[in-house]
Amino acid sequence: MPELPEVQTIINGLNKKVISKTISSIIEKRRGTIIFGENIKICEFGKIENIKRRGKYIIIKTSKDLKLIIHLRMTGKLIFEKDLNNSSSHSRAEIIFSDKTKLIFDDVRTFGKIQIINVNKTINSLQKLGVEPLSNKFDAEYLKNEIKNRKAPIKNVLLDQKVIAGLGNIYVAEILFRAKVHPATLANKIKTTDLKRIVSETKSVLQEAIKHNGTTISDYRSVEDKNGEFQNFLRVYGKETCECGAMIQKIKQAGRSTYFCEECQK
DNA sequence: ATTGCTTCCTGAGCGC
DNA sequence: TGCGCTCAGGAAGCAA
Repeated sequence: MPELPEVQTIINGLNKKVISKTISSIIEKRRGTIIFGENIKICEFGKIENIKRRGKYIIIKTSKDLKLIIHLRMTGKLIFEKDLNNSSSHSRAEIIFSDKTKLIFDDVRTFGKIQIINVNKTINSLQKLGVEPLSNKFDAEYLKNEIKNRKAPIKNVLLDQKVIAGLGNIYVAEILFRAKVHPATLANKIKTTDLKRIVSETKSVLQEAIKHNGTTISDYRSVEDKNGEFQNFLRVYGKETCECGAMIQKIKQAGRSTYFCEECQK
């Protein structure tokens, strides 16, 4: 499940591999993978000028004033391939470059999408995104204000992309463990000291994970098709026993597994 | 406005 | 070996 650190690692890889390459064509291998913006007319895709991240979205800008907005959802990957004859088992779309290399969008569960729009347009889901957790705008004051009317469990609220853009199930588990906050605590009941810890642990977990090229539990791979290493540093997600010796609890919240330690997170 | 349920989808892992 | 079941989960869409 690519979350912010995995998406950032992919973008770092793309910046090494595909910047300034000319897109000669984009091939849809499975219907519904590529969505074109309204009234868009494309003669040429142009050259890749820059690649940015917003939340879990990858935004590729080209010299023909187009934006490719890619969301990998759970199992999407972008794999750089030097040989046009090679593909992958779940290739859903392929971006072909004029130098006979390509970028394969591989996605087992087919939830990922590539949207193509004009550079001056945007899409709703991007507009609705909350703050970037690694920016200075994300601080205890922001979080306090965002959650003051939220009665949902803190776990659910941290997963809400409209509040913070880029967190997913694994990193929220790690953040709450490090911040020593019980995931079922109602968001508007959390004390300011705990909010401050949530903010600082969010930043440090994400930074450490980016440093280790993300977390590979099953599907995530970098552009070079390599695993991340942060799974070796997880302290609660997928664990059975806590460092303190207590059993890790596993419950369902918002339809997803939550791992936490009853002793360390009260 | 907010919450939580359902839906999309495929493959892995399990019990029988 | 093979069948059917459950689980994994990001986010849109919907009802309450």
